[in-house]
Amino acid sequence: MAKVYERIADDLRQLIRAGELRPGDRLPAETSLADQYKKSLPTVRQALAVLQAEGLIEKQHGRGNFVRRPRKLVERTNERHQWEKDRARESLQTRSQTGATEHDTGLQLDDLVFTAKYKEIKADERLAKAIGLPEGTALLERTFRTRYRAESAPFNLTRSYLVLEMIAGNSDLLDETKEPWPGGTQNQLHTVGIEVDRVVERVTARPPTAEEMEELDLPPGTAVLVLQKISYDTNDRVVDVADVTLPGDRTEMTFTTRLERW
Amino acid sequence: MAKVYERIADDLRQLIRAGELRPGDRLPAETSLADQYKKSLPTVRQALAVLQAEGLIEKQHGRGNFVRRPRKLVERTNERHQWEKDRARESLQTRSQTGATEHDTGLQLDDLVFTAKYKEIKADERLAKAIGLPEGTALLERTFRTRYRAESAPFNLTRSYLVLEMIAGNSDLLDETKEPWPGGTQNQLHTVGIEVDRVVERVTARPPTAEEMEELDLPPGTAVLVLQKISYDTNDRVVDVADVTLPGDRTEMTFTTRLERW
DNA sequence: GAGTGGTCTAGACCACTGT
DNA sequence: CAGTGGTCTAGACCACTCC
Repeated sequence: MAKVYERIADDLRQLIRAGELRPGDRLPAETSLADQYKKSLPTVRQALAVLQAEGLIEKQHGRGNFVRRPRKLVERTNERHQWEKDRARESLQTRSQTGATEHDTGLQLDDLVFTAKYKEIKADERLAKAIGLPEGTALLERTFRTRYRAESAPFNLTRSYLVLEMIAGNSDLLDETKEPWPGGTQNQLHTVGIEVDRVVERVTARPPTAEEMEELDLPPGTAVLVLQKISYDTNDRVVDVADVTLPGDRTEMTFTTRLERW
Repeated sequence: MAKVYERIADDLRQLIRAGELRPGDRLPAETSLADQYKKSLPTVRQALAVLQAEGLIEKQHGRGNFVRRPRKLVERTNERHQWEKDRARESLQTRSQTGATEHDTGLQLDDLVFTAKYKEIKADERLAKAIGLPEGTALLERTFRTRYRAESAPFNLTRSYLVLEMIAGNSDLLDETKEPWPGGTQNQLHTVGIEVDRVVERVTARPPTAEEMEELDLPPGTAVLVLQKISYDTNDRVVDVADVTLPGDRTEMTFTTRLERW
């Protein structure tokens, strides 16, 4: 009485969970599954689509259907913020050695490819609300992308927004060719006298949009982590708003909360 | 030359993004879309499946396809940990008033339905590693579920693991009927002399499993946030490991990181 | 070229929703 | 009952991978 495609999906799911089909293994060809279950090909394909949506299998055109392997994770911690703050007042030489992403991933600068694009915009409603300034406020939108040199797709998409008036004191901050800036955003802000006091990060998860699937090279059956990071300075002003999109199957974020002692 | 179903999906996606089809609106019937595009019904359905996987539309059997409405969010902050710690030494009366979830959501105790189930188990490899004790260590597994009284599906699934030996001093802690425990886990640990020093939370995102879709009543085209929360006491021992599954379309987590002043 | 998955068609019949 | 989406079939033809 159960739907045929669900029964087939359940069957295969169980084989995978029991370890009879292991990560990387090829599933039987769709035609042979159709024979085996005495069902039509489209029905079998529907069952496989369910498993694909769950992230259990991966379809490879012309090769077969494969049990998906877990991805190597990119770590991202909230201790990077304090680390970056400590660096912000260090010498240029120290700052040039590694950035926050290398700190998280344990990689060298050379392993990563970083691109930046700057653009001046006016705050829309959403940004105005996040920053706490009126709509239309002049902002600098900075689009960042980071990827492993060895891989073709970036592992994060970041758009950061600074208030133009706050950073007017240092024209270098408007120059995208100065990226990657040694010491990162906290050092950039430091050059115009801004000290970051706290960072608030909002996290949600959702399926990727078509564009994100394209740009992050995400297969169907994955999710993205969406992070909005707001930095406040010591006067409680919002000094940076960043929207970060991270592939869920490659990212693990760690947040440490230290509690006051009794 | 683009694939037909992608072209149809792009078309409809654009209508939705442009606001010509607004949240809650019904899309044209599948048969009428097939007529309109002069394509077969299965092709149209394939296009709609793409939009469903992106979380843009919702299929309702016998009614139609609808533009998905954004869900009401459940908030969860990391400041709840300090808040809960402060409460842990308060009077029973104070502790009974509200819990951390109510603190996050701003709701009253009566608005929420809470269920708990306890079970003694042996640590498997994953848990042993998380806790830093040998495999086979006796643990108390506590399964929690929280939902709005008005809704049928819970908005989180939590499994928490305590080391039995650590909590042996208070037999009430083995009694699931004492849940919801006023003051929560931090008070429970306090009764056996344990002070939580810090909480480390690891966050990833993935599509829901079949079981999670069932239990959290998730439609296709949503993701789950998976949170592993590890509590350390002042002696650096792991005193609680909790696995929390949260529906991505209903949850927003906020983490605040305070930085040392210059 | 053999094997595999991807796209698309045409149509039958079932199940659910609303009037 | 009419209208809608859900399941399933049978088969044609295309596109990719690998030998």
